[in-house]
Amino acid sequence: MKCKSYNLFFMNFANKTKLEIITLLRSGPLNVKTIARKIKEEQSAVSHNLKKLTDCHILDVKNLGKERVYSLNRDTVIPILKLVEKHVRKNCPKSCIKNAENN
Amino acid sequence: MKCKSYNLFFMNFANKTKLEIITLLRSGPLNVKTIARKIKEEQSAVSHNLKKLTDCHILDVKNLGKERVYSLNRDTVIPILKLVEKHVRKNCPKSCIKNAENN
DNA sequence: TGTTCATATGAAATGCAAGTCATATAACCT
DNA sequence: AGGTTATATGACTTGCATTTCATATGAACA
Repeated sequence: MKCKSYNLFFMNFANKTKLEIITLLRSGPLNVKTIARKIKEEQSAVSHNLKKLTDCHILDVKNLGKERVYSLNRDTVIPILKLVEKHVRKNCPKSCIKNAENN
Repeated sequence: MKCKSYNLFFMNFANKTKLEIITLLRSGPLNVKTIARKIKEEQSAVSHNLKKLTDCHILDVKNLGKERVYSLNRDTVIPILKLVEKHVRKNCPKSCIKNAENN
């Protein structure tokens, strides 16, 4: 069962680890190990998160030998992030924007 | 401190109650009591949720006598919801769309 | 086939957001 | 001022997502 509900979809953006993964993949596809190293999280934690992200089609996967390469569903994700960035710029004081970017 | 981070923003969409409030206010502003009645939640629970929604400027408030009337920040919210609806339509099997709509 | 590397999975522990309950505040009216 | 209605707030509890840890799967290659 995939994309059970909208709140399940948004849950993938409402969490530090997942959001870091999304942000990271914004600049290109990566395998699991690299993602884990870059965001400093355990491999298994990353895998669990990646599962949920792919379940909702926020990420795509491709097998490459023994690696699995994850990539962003840019069609959906980029526009959403841009909307939120715009929202924050418009509605939130400078200090908050800074905080957001440091996550 | 408002909009501390992006995941805080998305948290407002990643929860049944908040999402119901957002959906409800899509068709116009309402006071707290009415919201609580319509979504069948306790008034205090609704108030707690409304606070977070306004903190992130997803909702606006106006005082009207002893009532407080909450309204949607349509500029941000409507486009985001439309993007997600499109995403679900495109990526998720029919059964899932149904599930999503029943939440 | 056995070994290594890469990743996934399941169950149990942890953490934290959300809900609950009681109470406070605040506006309006008599 | 006192009463009533509307909403907010704080502390406590609960529910559930997330992490952790141990282990399984699976691909490549000798």
